[in-house]
Amino acid sequence: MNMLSSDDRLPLYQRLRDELAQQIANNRWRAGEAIPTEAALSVEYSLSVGTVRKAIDMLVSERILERQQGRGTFIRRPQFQSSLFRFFRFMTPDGERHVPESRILSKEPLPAPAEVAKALGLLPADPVIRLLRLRLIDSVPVLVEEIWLPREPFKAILDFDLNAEGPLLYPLYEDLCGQVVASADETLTAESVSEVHARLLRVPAGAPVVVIERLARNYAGQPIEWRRSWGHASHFRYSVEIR
Amino acid sequence: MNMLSSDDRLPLYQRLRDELAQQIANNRWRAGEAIPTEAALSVEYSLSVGTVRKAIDMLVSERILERQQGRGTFIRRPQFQSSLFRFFRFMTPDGERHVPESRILSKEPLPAPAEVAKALGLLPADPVIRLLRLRLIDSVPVLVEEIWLPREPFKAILDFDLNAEGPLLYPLYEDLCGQVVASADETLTAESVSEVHARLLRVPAGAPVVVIERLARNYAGQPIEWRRSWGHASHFRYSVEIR
DNA sequence: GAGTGGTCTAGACCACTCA
DNA sequence: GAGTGGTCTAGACCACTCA
Repeated sequence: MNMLSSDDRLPLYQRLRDELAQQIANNRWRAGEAIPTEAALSVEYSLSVGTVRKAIDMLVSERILERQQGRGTFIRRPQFQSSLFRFFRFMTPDGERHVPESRILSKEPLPAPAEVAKALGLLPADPVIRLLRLRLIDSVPVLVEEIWLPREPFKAILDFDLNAEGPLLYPLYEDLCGQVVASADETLTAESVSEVHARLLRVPAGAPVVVIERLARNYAGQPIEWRRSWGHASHFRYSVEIR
Repeated sequence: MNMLSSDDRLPLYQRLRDELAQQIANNRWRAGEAIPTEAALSVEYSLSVGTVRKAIDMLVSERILERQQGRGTFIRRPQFQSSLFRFFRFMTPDGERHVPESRILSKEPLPAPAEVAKALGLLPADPVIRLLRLRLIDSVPVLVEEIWLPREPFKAILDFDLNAEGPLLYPLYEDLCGQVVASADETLTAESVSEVHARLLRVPAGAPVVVIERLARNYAGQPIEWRRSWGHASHFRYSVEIR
């Protein structure tokens, strides 16, 4: 039997949700692992199963947990690749979707510019790492990415040949640096392409490009990566439903 | 006491949700009105209150209903104005948000072009109405809108001076034509401004503009308006959270 | 104070998974 | 067949609204 610590004016299901979220952030379970069964949690916290279910329902709708009937309730492994596809439609002539190839153009340790420091919650000139990266489909450039990482937790990246790996960085962050991306905020804008990006993307000067700023966070909500991506507007399509 | 009609292999809360959604689409209650209490529904359909609550929970999370503790559960009145602000930040110098003014530039009965017919679920050349509209803030144009309506349900609009009214069309659709917009799908893209729009928006030739296509539907899910809006990219900013 | 939705319990039975 | 989440019930009590 266990106690719920948080504010006792809150409903029990809310307090249990907060307690579980805290334990998830503290890595009590790893991504893909099952949390205890509803029955076990109801004994552990002396709550009815209905109340436990309601707490879990909240975490499921927040996409932190995932239920599988007959098997258990699991820590959700975020699927960031699909999010990229929400914004950019990278289609090959045969109409299939591919993860774009990745080519790291540069990798440097730098002092954080003011804007980067602010996004990552650092002080200006704190040590960071900057990656410049090109994404291609069938060797045609579709996206330029500028990626900023706090240097200390990610220093293993400096001694590693990123181009030897697959196109996805987040699995690498996890394997190489123990940093797990759990959520992200993205902001979309559009602008005219800059000279540098026009050359890299092979688009005419002044062409419209879409800009995506992404701040990625770990389970504790701390920023661990800030990236800005530019892609030609013709590759871009985003849909929402409004109620 | 009442019977649930739909597929009896579905859970009861799901069938009640479908039954209530159907009645809402059929205008059993008007926007802003209360549906029967949970206790009344549980008697009417011979279900426990818990099951009724779960059906209502679904409709609340779909933003069709709205709960107010101590008062009742109400048909939600959609707030489309706020959705426009999600995409475009129209800020006056004092930093406040305003509903942009509206100037109807033209209003014509036309046969539906193929693309419009397809979006509205009509046949090509079926009768429609086309509005061209400019949105302004402090008399500065910020958005051009092309609006297509099926002619029959909206014919009252043809004899009405739209510029005599406020900047919002949806309340007008309701008052004048009995057409209620309940939801919408929006698609965002970006492109270089066309010659016509450059003049209307007073932006340089080739400037990047964001394009929003919106298909608006009534409670039964039938398309009742298709519109396309163009705005200068510098007014555009859209944020999402990814889990 | 009557009526509403909100929280919480205890427990029955069902559907699915996996050895 | 043991163990998991999924559905459903009946009912107690609380918090809020409104005349």
